Amino acid sequence: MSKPASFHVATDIAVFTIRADVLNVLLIERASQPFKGNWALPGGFLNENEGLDQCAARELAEETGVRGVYLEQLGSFGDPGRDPRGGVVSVAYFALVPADEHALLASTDAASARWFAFDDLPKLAFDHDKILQVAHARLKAKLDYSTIAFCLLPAEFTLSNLQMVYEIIKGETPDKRNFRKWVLALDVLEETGDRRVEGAHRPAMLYREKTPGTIKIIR
Amino acid sequence: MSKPASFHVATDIAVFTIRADVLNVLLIERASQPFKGNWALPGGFLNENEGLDQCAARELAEETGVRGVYLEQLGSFGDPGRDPRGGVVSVAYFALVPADEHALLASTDAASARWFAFDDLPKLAFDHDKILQVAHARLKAKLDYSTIAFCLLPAEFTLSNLQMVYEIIKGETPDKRNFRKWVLALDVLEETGDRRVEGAHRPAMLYREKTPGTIKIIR
DNA sequence: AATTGTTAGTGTAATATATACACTTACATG
DNA sequence: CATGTAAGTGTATATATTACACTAACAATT
Repeated sequence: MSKPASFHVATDIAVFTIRADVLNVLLIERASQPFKGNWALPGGFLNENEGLDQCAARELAEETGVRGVYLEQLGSFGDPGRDPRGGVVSVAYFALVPADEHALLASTDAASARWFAFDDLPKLAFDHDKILQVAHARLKAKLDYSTIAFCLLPAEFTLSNLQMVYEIIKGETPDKRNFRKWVLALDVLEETGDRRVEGAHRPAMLYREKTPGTIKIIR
Repeated sequence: MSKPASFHVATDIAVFTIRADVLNVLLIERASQPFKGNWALPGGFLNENEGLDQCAARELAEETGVRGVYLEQLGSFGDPGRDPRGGVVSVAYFALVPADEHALLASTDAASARWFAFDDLPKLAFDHDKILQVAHARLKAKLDYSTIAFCLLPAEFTLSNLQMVYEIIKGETPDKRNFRKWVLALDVLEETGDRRVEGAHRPAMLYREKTPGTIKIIR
């Protein structure tokens, strides 16, 4: 057994939010080679004495100003040639930003960060398009077997807001009454008591999670 | 941005099979430091110009002689301190060996490989106990939403064999008639036409997968 | 040849879950 | 006060899941 090869380990984060009723992904414009000037997932190299989750959270904050959001490991990508420099293994994450927090803070590095509609992405650096497809599939699947959708909404929201999240991500329109029955039967929401007047129509009741930030696995 | 840190990347594989109606895990005795003499998951370092899946398959074959089995990426583990040498990120895999193929081939390195009952494991090197718990949870969950159980059985098997796999891994005893109804409704099995005489009782019909090796996601 | 022990194999009724479907309510606007 | 818009609500049907007990086919024993 000869000496093991050395690698750089990166984390790359597929960051989703919902803006103007469209699924959006946060990308940054690369400032240096390789793929200089191309759009890419936010991310960066793992430091000595740093955990993977920690690295993902740090890079996300540094590059985009986004912090305190839902973050989950997606999988690792290590095909030789995925980075033209070679020797880079990427641990991919996916993150969900609430719809009321997608304003991009002007963190030092964040100048080059921008939201893109998931359906209208530019050409991406590295294998980031592949990572995004995997992330999207995971997000779609998790809507059905977890309460992850709340991570895309403000602390208080209407059931119509929630249904919209499902419609946007899954691309299908559930029956309104059945959807509401299903959600309320999960027993994770409570009425705030307030109502939101949003236009020339009946105001909607506001709900919040009974235990905010708790992801429940369903079924 | 300073120069990124360098790491060694390892793959570690949680290999499951069923032996004598008990869930077993394949471990190797470490021949060198750190954790020399301890039991550990098979695995090893990623080579230059090698993909992660490729590395896992290669290490598994080299260290245990096991090849051609179901292999799936589980997740990555990179806590600082998980390896006392530091600077090692592990990409964990899980593998399933059919019950008729668990004889350990005498590959050069495989001398130190042994099956252990999952319920009676020795103390493990690194964070391999943690990896095994994650792998076990994934296996258990996947029984319910995929046809992965067939990967633990020979090409031809009885419905009782199959039910036993579920009982062993999930630790619960489904009703025989309901289980058979459920399995057959998946429409992935066909009768071989043969029957297996196994003792002083009625012989059992043999089944095989309609499309062997195809994992179907259920639901 | 008959008896015993053992696992394979089978159906139906009850309950729970999921689906389909249409009208009334409460507001803002003109 | 008439109009337009999205919020909010219930019931009937279909589908899926669960509970449950006996007969069939063999080997081994007498």
